[in-house]
Amino acid sequence: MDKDLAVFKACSDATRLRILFLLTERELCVCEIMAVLDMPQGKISRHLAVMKQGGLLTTRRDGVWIYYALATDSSIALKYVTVYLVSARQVHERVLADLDRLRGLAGQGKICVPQPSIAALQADDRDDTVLHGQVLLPGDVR
Amino acid sequence: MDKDLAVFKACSDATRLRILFLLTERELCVCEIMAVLDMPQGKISRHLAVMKQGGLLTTRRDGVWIYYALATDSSIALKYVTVYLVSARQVHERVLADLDRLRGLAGQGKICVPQPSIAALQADDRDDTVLHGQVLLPGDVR
DNA sequence: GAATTATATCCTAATATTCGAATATAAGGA
DNA sequence: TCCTTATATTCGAATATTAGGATATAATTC
Repeated sequence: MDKDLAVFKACSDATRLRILFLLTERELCVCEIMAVLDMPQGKISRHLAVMKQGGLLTTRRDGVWIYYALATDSSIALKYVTVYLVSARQVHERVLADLDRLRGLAGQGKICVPQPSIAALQADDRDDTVLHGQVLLPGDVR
Repeated sequence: MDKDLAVFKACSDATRLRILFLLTERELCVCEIMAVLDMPQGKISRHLAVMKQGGLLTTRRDGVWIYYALATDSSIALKYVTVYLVSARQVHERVLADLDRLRGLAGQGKICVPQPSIAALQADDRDDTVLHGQVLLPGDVR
């Protein structure tokens, strides 16, 4: 139950929740999150650390950049939180605005460019049970 | 998004999470929760107030007793949290122990007796998509 | 190896949360 | 009305969380 508790704690902060919604789009590096949320680097890093510690995120280093992505199969709670995120992202004004800003950043070469292989896996925005091309259903944790 | 945030905050405390799991069984009055968790009355009341304020719980007075129940249709997050609760209750040791203690209390006349009409609506323990006889699916909030 | 960029961590002050203990309220019965 | 029981709320202390600013690390480029 402690793992699940850590997941809910991670979700119980406005900044972290906004980051989680952003990560339903694709993996992101810190500077992209900074740019979208317009918050100082230290703050973003601290929140990412909390979520990684809680098992919600995984990281991948690519040169200087560290990409954060939503974890899978980490806990029961995370599974349902993920389904929630994909479902609610189309509802909340602020989330829609954040996602718009994220898409605005891409393709301008201003910020670090995300891996094309990831972008290719992007979910169809209209299907709220799909995340990164993977179907999410409320069943058992694999 | 604030409503959803309040839901996650409410879930991010071990005591409150245990109470939420208990409430997947049926509505409960404060003294029953006290008895199962073996915690002082003030503590239980405070946590219940937090969850009610967050829109997770509804209350119903019956004489001296106040019955707390899981709310429905309150927010997107609550919907998925509820599906999580019903699904995870059969997995976590501590939750199973709590539910056993709850069932042990009933029928002994020691604590206040729950309304029979509610007991009749109890969900089948083996079907994790049913709560109080109502099917829960990840669709839109009604 | 020095400078640069991206990210992580540390320190301290501010704020929020939680708890136990005590007190308040509200309903029911003698 | 007084007493009892169930529940709510308040108060103050202890603890945890958060933020900003400064510093540290790590990879890249020159």
